[in-house]
Amino acid sequence: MNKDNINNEERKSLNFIEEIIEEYLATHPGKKIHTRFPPEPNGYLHIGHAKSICLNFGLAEKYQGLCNLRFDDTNPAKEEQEYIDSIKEDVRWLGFDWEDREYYASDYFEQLYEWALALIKAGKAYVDEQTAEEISRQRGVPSRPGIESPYRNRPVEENLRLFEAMRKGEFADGECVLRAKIDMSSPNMHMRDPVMYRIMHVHHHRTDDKWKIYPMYDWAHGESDFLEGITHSLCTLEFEIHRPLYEWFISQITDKEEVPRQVEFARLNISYTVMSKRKLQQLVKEGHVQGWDDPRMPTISGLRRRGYTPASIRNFADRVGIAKRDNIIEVSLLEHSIREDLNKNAARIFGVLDPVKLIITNYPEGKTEDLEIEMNPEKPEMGKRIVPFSRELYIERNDFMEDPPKKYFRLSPGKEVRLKGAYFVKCTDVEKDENGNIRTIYATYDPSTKSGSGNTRKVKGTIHWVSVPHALDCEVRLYDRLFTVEEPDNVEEGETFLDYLNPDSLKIIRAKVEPGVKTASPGDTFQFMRLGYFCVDKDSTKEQLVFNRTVALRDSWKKQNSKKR
RNA sequence: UGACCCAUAGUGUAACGGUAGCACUGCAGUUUUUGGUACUGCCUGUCAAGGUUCGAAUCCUUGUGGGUCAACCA
Repeated sequence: MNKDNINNEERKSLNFIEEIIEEYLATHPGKKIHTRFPPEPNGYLHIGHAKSICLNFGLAEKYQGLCNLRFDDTNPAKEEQEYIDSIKEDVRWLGFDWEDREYYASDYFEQLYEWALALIKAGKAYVDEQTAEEISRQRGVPSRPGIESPYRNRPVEENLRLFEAMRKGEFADGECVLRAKIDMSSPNMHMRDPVMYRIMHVHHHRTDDKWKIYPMYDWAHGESDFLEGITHSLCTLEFEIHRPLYEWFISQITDKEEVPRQVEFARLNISYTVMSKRKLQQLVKEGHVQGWDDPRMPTISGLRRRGYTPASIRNFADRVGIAKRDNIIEVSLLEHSIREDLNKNAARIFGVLDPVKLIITNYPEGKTEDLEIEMNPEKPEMGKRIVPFSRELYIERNDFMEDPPKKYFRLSPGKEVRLKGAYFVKCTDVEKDENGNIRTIYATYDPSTKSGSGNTRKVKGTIHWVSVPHALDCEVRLYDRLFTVEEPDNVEEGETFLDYLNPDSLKIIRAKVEPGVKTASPGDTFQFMRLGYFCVDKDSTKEQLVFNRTVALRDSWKKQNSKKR
């Protein structure tokens, strides 16, 4: 009871859209809110869409309303079934369900046509036979009024006849358009007789070749919302200036008081990446990345392949907030969200990315011990795993220094460290190759320090390891940010975002992992202890596992050192 | 140089005329069989100038800065 009250207090902090909704609910007793997520199926969804998906579906969930999935498929020249499939997969993967409410703007083409006819009959729309360039020129500029089309006042009958001919395919692409008759001197460019229909002799993925004319987004979108009974039509800031046009269209087709209310919020931007569909498409088409699901892409499929979880993305979407101010979120917030989830849930394993051999001279040759090591200290109920230990181990090359600085807690000549889950070892000798590179480290172990044996001796450092005869070879793909600058969208004159691609965004290495992971399958996530979070990539084969690094662990040692330099 | 929108720590986001808070980042420390996690502490903020008011981040005016709009794209 008391706790609930506290929660209610805390929940008081609403974003501005929630405030609008709560006010709506308060003034419309018995009503439920109804939102929608309306992607155009012309590309893959990215994390910016995830923000919108979480907003729309999340609001519906929170206020016991409904959220539709609607494809804005009004431009068959750009849209494909492949994109529809990927969008559905991504929304589902994020954890949202549109049940049977999967709609398409193309479902409404007939109704839209009827309404267009009514507009023509009311003298509110006309067929314009000018070229796109002429129309564009007449539209004027924002600070100067446009001029009216010579076809603007042709008789209703003629408009009706021509529009019908358009539908029948009696015109070639671009020969004429249907325009709304509004106000060529409006300071809002969208009100200067906007185009409602254009002619396109193009096959549509759902309506086949039935239509030769296709409605413009501005004409189809608000009407689709209206038809679906959407109460709150949430969109990004750039559509704010379209709102008067949507309202005008709606006022032409209905007297109903209850119409969708459009509310605009700022789109998501993230530092060191790009978010526009056009640029993402360019990255894919020009081969700068290996596909829409390349783990460096901010697409949902890319993040999924990178090892991000639905929960981490939902938490991230929560944390970035909803407001009207342009923003650039630091990638570190995204990284925090996935580390938070995986720290709690990912199994720990040993993986050595840059192996160097450690030989324990006083450990019997040929002996193997199966050590039990916890899966996840944050989650003891995950139990333990068996890790084989033997005389020869791989350890991380940078876990040894011949001549260490004072605060170095790892292995160095004469120093002792704990091998995680095993024994203390003390370095006794080093063997180098002809170039002075360390080839083998020699050490002795202290049998009385076996993990869990109750030994009270302390040592400052603990390192991970993999037994040489048991080690599994694997490929590891180390990903870094795709761009070298915070705002690739905002570059100097004459440059493009491509000039700032990070040449080191992907490094492929070979590594050694503990044998227990042999049976892991694509999508499984692990913490390589002390290194970072990794997931099994779909490129893995029976012969070889491939791991993607999702994100490295925070590393205050590395940070401290890079600062000194 | 038109219309519309926006302005709070480094980055985001709260405070609804009454003590500027939270998260991330950064820094310092405690704990630690992960230099991780957890925990503690610290740094840094109301774009400017006027006005209204006992009292302004909040309301008004002006300015400044940023964004959006001139596809037969969405």
